[in-house]
Amino acid sequence: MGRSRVQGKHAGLTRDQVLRAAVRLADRDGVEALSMRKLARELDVEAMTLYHHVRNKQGLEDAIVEYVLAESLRPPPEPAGWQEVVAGHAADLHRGLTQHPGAVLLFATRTAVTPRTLAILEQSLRVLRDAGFAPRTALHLIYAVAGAVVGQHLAYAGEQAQPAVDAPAVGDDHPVLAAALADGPVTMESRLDFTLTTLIAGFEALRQGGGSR
Amino acid sequence: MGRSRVQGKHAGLTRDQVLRAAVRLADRDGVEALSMRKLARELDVEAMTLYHHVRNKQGLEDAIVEYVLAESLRPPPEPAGWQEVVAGHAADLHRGLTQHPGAVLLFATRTAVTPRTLAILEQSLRVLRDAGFAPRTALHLIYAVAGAVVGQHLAYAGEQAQPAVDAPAVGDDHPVLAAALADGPVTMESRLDFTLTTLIAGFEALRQGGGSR
DNA sequence: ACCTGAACACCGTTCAAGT
DNA sequence: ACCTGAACACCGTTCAAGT
Repeated sequence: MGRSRVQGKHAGLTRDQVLRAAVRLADRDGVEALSMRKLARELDVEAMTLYHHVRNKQGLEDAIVEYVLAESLRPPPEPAGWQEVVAGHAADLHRGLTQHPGAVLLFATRTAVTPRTLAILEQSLRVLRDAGFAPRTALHLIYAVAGAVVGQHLAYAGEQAQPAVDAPAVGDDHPVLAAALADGPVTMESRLDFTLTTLIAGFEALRQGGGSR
Repeated sequence: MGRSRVQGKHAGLTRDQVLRAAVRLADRDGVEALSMRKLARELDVEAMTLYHHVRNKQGLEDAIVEYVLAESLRPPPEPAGWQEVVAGHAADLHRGLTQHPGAVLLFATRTAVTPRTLAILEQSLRVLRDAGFAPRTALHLIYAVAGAVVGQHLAYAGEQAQPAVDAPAVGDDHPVLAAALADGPVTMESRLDFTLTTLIAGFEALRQGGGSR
């Protein structure tokens, strides 16, 4: 706290400082609590100062997504099997969203298309094509995996605020549901794991059915 | 729009009218434009009046989700194969979100656990269990499908506001990506279709691998 | 170049008051 | 019982002004 500064002098504020503070604030208090004014207060600066580093709030949110994505995404290892690439992508994204829960909702509502993400996407697509998938199928596959990871994080975030479906809430009228929950509530980790395993098994079946090599 | 009414008399406003107007407003102008004050104006009523029908804005949003879900979800046909149940659920949800784009973001952030949704969930789980899936696997499956549908709608909504990844944006540095997009941009429909097909293929593989019958 | 302060048009929600 | 109006504590953003 408390970057000391003479009134009316340069704060020496950089865009990177703004973004880091924004991510920290969103992670700590939730995205819905992220406001230009609160962020400014955090940085010991007037709200309007932020507009010098960011076009507007939209732009701030876009930048947060790029920031977290850049921090999370790693190029696929070379050489890699396609399952590794897919699972690796999912793991990267999962780790990023786990470390930055404040970014989850932002990830869900915008796509960060930057040179870096395009380059990583291209590399991943190449591996998948070499494994026998048609380029378009490979792209679909990446979308499906990304969607699954973000989707499960969103659902998880929703359940934090709201009671989830668990055994006590279910009662005796729903025996199969009760049986499903007998071993405890279904966690995000297990749901994500299940979805990814299932997707990869499905991909495999489709590839054998008829990829374009 | 003028529901005419004498000042200070009963407006005769019902909760159902409030919800219908809220859904209409969110679908027309987007969720981010949905405010208590604007909704009140739409209903020719003072903002505070709404608090008589709804606890607060959170409560309004919860009610919207329940409303749209109730309108969309149908019980699975009996008798039905498990693929039908899964695809049917996805189709119901997809139709509901297509008709009510204003509800997409709300669906992503909360889970509407009502007697009706629990009952439909139980019916679906029963079909899946009878098809050879363990109850917990069946629940995972439903979650995965719901997540996929909501996820693709979210991504689609994001792309409406923001340029998607398409061929012109990609250029020559990304040949595989360019090839993937050569037949036009990847639509939400095709992504959703791909994800569901893949999930079902994966489920099938898992069932044969070792369900608990 | 970088930062500020007042101002504008909004929010959700409380509370006491009206009919 | 149902609805209102003023008030409070917030928003994002523009604009002219300060150093």
